[in-house]
Amino acid sequence: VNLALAARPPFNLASTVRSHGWWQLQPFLWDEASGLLTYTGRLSSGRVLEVQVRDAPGAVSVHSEGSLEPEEESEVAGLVTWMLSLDQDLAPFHEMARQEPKLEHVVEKGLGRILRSFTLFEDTVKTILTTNTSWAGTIRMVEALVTVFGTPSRSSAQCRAFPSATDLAALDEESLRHVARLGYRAPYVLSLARSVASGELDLEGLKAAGLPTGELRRRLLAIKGIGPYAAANLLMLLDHYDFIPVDSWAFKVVSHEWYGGQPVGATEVEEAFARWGDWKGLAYWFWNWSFSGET
DNA sequence: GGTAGACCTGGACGC
DNA sequence: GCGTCCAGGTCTACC
Repeated sequence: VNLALAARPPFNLASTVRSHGWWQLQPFLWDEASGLLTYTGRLSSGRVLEVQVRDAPGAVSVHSEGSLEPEEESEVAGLVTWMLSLDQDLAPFHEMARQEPKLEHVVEKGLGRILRSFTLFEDTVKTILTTNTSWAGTIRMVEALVTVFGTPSRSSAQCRAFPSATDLAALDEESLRHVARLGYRAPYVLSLARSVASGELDLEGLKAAGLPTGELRRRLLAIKGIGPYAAANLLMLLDHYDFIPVDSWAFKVVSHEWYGGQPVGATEVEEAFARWGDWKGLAYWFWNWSFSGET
């Protein structure tokens, strides 16, 4: 099946995909040279399919092998729209960014969208797997989850969807700890999967709940393994930008940008972007740092 | 309300 | 090879 989905301009697939590290995590596959994004995801029917997305004028084109029922087709459209924030209005952010030399490239390249998975469950697990580890560690853990416990698509056995909450809920802690090598994060992921699978926690419902940031943050922080950094990261994925995902890298760059390399804390990071108000997170995320973060 | 120490893994380093 | 140390957020227990 082939679909054309309208994207609110300015939209650029490469900019959206490369907005953060998610494109390096399975089941995303990004081919920079050809500008092709491949993602393997699951529909509500349980059917797993591989979607291929390319830039098209004012839109993206979506291709998937085989035919789809009309309701499946509209589900795919909705999920890809969510994944790429196709309908997001970036005008207010770009308006502010235009006044700031350190954000000039944001307007030029049409930045501001942040790549997300089909489900908030997948993004929440991935976020837990970014905490207290190296990026290589995150890639390894996600790869293990998808390869060992993911569901293969019908068209290609190599393409697997990220395991669903139900898939993970059925596992034991030992498998997650020692097979997927999640270490001490295993019980966090397991308890999250179980509360989502049982219906006790309606994670997907948060996408469109229209809750104020404070309430959303309170609910995210209630999840074991989600602290201030992870909650802010997920809030960004939910289009709430009034918290900064402060990690050790944030301390480094803010320290070099404004404090001459002197150690800084979370307060200084928040203060540095306070003037951006509701767009704080995006201003931080896309800031053109003079310090690369390398030592 | 703030904080020390534990948690787990892989990579860097010294022997 | 092999052992030791370290980086990376969050939780729990304790002030």
